[in-house]
Amino acid sequence: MVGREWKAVWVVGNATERRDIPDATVSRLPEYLRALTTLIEQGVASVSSEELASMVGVSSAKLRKDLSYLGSYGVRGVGYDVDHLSYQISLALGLTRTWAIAIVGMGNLGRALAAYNGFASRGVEVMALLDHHPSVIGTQIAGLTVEPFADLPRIARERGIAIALLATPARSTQEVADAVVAAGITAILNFAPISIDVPGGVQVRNVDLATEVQILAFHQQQRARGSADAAGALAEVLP
Amino acid sequence: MVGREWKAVWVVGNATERRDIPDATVSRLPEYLRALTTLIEQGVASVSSEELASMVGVSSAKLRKDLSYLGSYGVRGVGYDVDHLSYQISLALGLTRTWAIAIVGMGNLGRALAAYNGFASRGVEVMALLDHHPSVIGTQIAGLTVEPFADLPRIARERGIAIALLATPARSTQEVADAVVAAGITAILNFAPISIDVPGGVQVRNVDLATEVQILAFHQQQRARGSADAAGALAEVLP
DNA sequence: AAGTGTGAAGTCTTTCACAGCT
DNA sequence: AGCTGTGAAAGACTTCACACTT
Repeated sequence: MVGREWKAVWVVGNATERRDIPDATVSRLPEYLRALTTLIEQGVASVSSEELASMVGVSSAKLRKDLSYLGSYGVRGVGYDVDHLSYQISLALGLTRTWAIAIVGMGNLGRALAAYNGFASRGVEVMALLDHHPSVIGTQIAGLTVEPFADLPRIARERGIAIALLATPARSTQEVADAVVAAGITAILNFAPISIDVPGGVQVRNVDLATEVQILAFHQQQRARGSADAAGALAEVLP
Repeated sequence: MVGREWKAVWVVGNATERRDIPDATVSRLPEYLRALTTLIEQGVASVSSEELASMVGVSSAKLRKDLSYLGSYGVRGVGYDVDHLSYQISLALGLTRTWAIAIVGMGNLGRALAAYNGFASRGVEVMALLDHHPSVIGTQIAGLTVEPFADLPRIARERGIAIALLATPARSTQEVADAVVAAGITAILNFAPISIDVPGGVQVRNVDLATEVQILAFHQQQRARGSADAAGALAEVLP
């Protein structure tokens, strides 16, 4: 009786813990994981918050705070066990399973994404390449055959596609997104330079190359302006 | 005399104003600009904060607050003049001039970046494609000839390269970054899945494809966990 | 009547600094 | 002696709500 109640409490506590990870922390966890993977390859067994933080370029206080949302996986006076921490972060991110993704749009960017080999080692598997255009359908890219976009509903169901990457031209992207959602996919990574409308419950993240360059340009210009004035804030480094 | 003093005050006020734009706002300005460009193409002359905000997928209060950091460019009771607002945002971002960029690393991603035609219309011009590998040097990509990476110092000087995009393999990226910095370039957009060390005064932004997918995966997993529990937070949409 | 611009309140994120554990 | 884990303080960002202008 006591044991049972205790277990229930633990389960609830655990679930609550996970739900509470702040967004800012979630967005940094993949970077910590990447650094830990490097350490594993180098055969390093233990790491301090200071060391790991400097690998990633954040402060050690921020790193410790971030990790504290996952649980207490460090050892005071010692540091973190690299393997164990890596496992715990994978667990928190949901990367102990593999996520099947589809890439839509086989232009230059779509091909580059298809050929990107940073996915496989990080819990993501490209399970389908799709395009609308007859001249691309049937061709091989990075070991996969390009299939007709119209087949997405069947493909998504059969292969359990959870996430779609859109590398389509801006003008057709909304239409493609609608079809992706209709096929039951609820997470989209959009590379097209346009914002898309999706129903509630569908997650969208945007990656816009020109936007990133423009943000850099802004800060470059600030600096130029600053030094033209008088005292330049030359030690400005972005996160 | 009075006129002169007044002008000086205006200049100082203006410069101060610009320096104070919050980072979060800066990162959204390119999106507003993109939406405004769409409106210009459609021949729309005026837009309300509500309309523009919904195009971009932010709240109208946030949009108005963001724009207020640039100045007062709207008309109460009416909205914003599309052309004028577009110009003011371009001005704030420093896009009234063209920024010369170089792309380093002509693998799949580098080629895709070189062929990306979202740059030209948005104040960014690709002025050099660089690679280390003899088999790529001299080939034409998207109308440009690939040049030896070793020539970067001269090229950067001659063509006024302000920003470098790194699409190099992870293992050589730090070395490439060092050379880029040595060539006098102070802004880097890094696509390699590794964090780089740069001296103070050099700006780095990272775009990591796998990271983005992993963040989506986290939220997908949260949802699955939530609905397995009891009440699912199904209306979860990311910014 | 409509819609901007903005103080003030509320929320989220980062940093500080030190108690607590090994 | 050293390094984590974390309350509490500081800071950044978002949302609210309404005075103000056209």
